[in-house]
Formats: sequence, C-alpha cells, structure tokens
Amino acid sequence: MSIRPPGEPPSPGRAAMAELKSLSGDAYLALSHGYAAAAAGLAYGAARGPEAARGYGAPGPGDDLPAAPAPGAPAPAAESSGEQSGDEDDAFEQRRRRRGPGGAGDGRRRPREQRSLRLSINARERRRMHDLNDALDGLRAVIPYAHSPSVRKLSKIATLLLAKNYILMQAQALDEMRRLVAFLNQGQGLAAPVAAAPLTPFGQATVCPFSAGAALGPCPDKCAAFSGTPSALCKHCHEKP
DNA sequence: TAGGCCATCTGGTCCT
DNA sequence: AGGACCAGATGGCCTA
Repeated sequence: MSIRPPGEPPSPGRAAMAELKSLSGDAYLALSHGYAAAAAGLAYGAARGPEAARGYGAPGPGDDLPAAPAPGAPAPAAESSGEQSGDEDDAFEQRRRRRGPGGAGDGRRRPREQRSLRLSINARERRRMHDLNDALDGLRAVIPYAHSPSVRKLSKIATLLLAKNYILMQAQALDEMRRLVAFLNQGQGLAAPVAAAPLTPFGQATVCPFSAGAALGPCPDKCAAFSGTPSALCKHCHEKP
C-alpha cells in the first residue's frame, strides 16, 4: 500500500467519485479534491433497508451464520463455530476437496479438528468485520450528510473520504477562529483598526489580522507564528515579496 | 446485463 | 499456539 502525501487526492473508484460528487454542495464536501459528496436520492439499500443491504441476512454459500440478525441489531455476541447446517457442512467439504489434500490447513490436524478450527477462524473474522462496520456506522452518524431513510447509505469509501474532508474543513475553521480571536485580542483598545478591518464572512478576512497596529511587526512573521504558515487569506501575506 | 457494493471465506503474515 | 490483520476470491443483491 502506498503512502499518499497529505493533500494529494486519493484514488477512489469512479463510482465512489460519482457518489461523492452527487452529494450536497456543502462547502466541506468540496473542500479538497473536488469531492462534492453523495447521498441525494440514491436509494442504495432503500428498498430493503440499509442494514439489509449489508447482507447480514443473506448468507453466502458456506456461510455458517445461522440466522439474520434484526436490522440494526449488533452482531450476535457469541457466534459459535458449531452452528453449521448440513448444507454448510457440504459446502465446506466441497471447498476442501477442491483445494485438495495439499491445500489449506495444517496437515497434522485431523479433518474434524481442522474444520472446527477453520470455522472458529471464520467466526472471528466475521465478528471483526462486523465491528469494523459498526465503527463505520458510527462514523456515518457523525458526518453531516443527509440521514433521511429515503437517502442511500454512504458507501464505505464515501464515508471515509467524506470524513477526511470534514476533518480538514474543521481544522481549517479552527485555524480561522484562532486568527479571529487573536485579531480581536490585539484590537482591544485600538478601536479604529478593528472598526476598519473589513472582515468579510467568517474565514474570508481580506486584511491580515496582525496588521492592526504598528507595534505588531511584519505580518508574515505573525501569521507564521500563529499558524506555522503565512495565511493564504491574508492580503498582506500575499503582497509581501 | 454490466458494474458497483457488500459479506463471507480463506490462506498468509505478524505479533503476543 | 492462538489471535489480529490483511488481501484475494467468490457470489449475492441492487441499480443504471
């Protein structure tokens, strides 16, 4: 897996990109990389419900999950490895034969022992994936996007990308807030500069907050001192060679 | 029907 | 040895 430099867009699948782009036009959604996000009207899982769409209720071949949990219900606490039906046993045997004797598993184990071990590993893995999905659900719950039942549930990749953008947006907002607080603090007792500062809507200050007063020193230094980098929103930072 | 998304199974690797 | 994690394979369901 390659490490992507910060700020460089990931490479989600085209569908994920389309999903993100079809989301509402909230600022944070388009914050980076043009991922306008997803959600509107795509009824993924709408017909059978978002949880059903997860497929918990649709065991695949060889699946040793005994029954579909209620929608939204947590995964069964105890998924024993001894819950297989006869059909599932057959499926297991078929797969085992297909792989042949030299295939999976520890040759020293007796087949029954080997099978029971395999089933317990499967159950553990299933539980792990359910936990992962629960965590993703928790993430979906705190990302601001349309949560209505008629709206398709965010896919996993869309959830992650959206969360990342949301975090970046929050960090940016926090940074702007700090600038604003610093500006207001510096401006105390200096009514004129404060009044003159044409603060446009939040996050769009057109004048460097640190320029309000002769004793404040060079703007980029102040900006850098505060945020680590000169402000891209600061007129003076841009004007300074 | 193709493509997307998903759950599950499985074998491999690493860690405790 | 056993558990956690990972990635590939497989098959089901859904939508365009």
